[in-house]
Amino acid sequence: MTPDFEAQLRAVSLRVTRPRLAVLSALRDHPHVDTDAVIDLVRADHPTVSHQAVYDVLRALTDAGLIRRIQPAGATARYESRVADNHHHVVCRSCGAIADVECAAGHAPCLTASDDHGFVIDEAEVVYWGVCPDCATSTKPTESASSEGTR
Amino acid sequence: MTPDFEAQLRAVSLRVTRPRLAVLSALRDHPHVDTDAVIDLVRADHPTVSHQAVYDVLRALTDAGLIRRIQPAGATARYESRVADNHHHVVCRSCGAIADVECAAGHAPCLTASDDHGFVIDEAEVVYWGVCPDCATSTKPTESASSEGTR
DNA sequence: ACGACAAACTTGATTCATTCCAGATAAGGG
DNA sequence: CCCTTATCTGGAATGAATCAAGTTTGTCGT
Repeated sequence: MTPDFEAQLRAVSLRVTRPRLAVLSALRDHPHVDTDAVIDLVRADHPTVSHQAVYDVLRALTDAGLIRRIQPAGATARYESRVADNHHHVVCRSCGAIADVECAAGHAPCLTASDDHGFVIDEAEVVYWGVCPDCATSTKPTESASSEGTR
Repeated sequence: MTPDFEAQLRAVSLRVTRPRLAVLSALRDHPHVDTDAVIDLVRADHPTVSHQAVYDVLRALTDAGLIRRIQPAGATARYESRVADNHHHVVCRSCGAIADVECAAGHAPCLTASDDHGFVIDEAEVVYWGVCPDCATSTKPTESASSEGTR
């Protein structure tokens, strides 16, 4: 599948520019990257792109709904291009790694608050906190010599 | 209920100091405040307390489990003293106001991921996004004809 | 009660993600 | 092809949070 980034941009009335195509391409190949990583990825192909351009592009694409911004507590902002469904994320407490988790309900908000305090709720964001497989094995190698793979 | 802050601190092997008692007191009276607000509240009683002391105290109390740190995407860190239950929050997209929402299940994690990718999950954090009653009325001209600016 | 030691605090500088600004460039409708 | 203006470049500024060095103070042992 080769996404037509140009068509995506035109569909939301955004001009088709090299930085924007590069950002979309970077996010397609690298889900859950932070702004700094996006800058590096973009500059691999277009070394002259400024950091401000990447910040502007990420904001424009987020506002347009082409990408999604995720920001786990205590971490810098990350972006992903999966926006069609409203899925959730697992975040590793140790290394910050992020993985996708399917949402039970296919539509937002997937949960209903018991008492909404009069708020008009349009989205329920779920973040699962835990330890990723890599960190689990590397931090506890002493006692779990036998049971390495619990997966 | 009058919490015995001194006993709480001793219970987790933390020294009883004025800045810590002041922070606990401030959080009891003002839920969901950010660090800056805590500094102001503490200095109302103890003007000489440094901002660094407040940062240190907030971290120490958070690590000890006496308070909880919450950080909605795009906002600064906020703290609350309600830690016994694992409840969730509604956040206003417009003004950032936060309200508590009871959790259906009384224990963490209250949700189970459909596919945990091998992660060892210990908590499911839920953030409901929406618009608070105040912002809803001020942006919709249906009912806010004249004076409203109460916040 | 007293002294010692380490935890905790004060002061001040520093980091780092993000935003602001002014001027240059280029996308795309006419 | 030209004009308008959205977008990009380069550089400075903001602000939450952290780091570092030195001083104070809570708590324990005698």
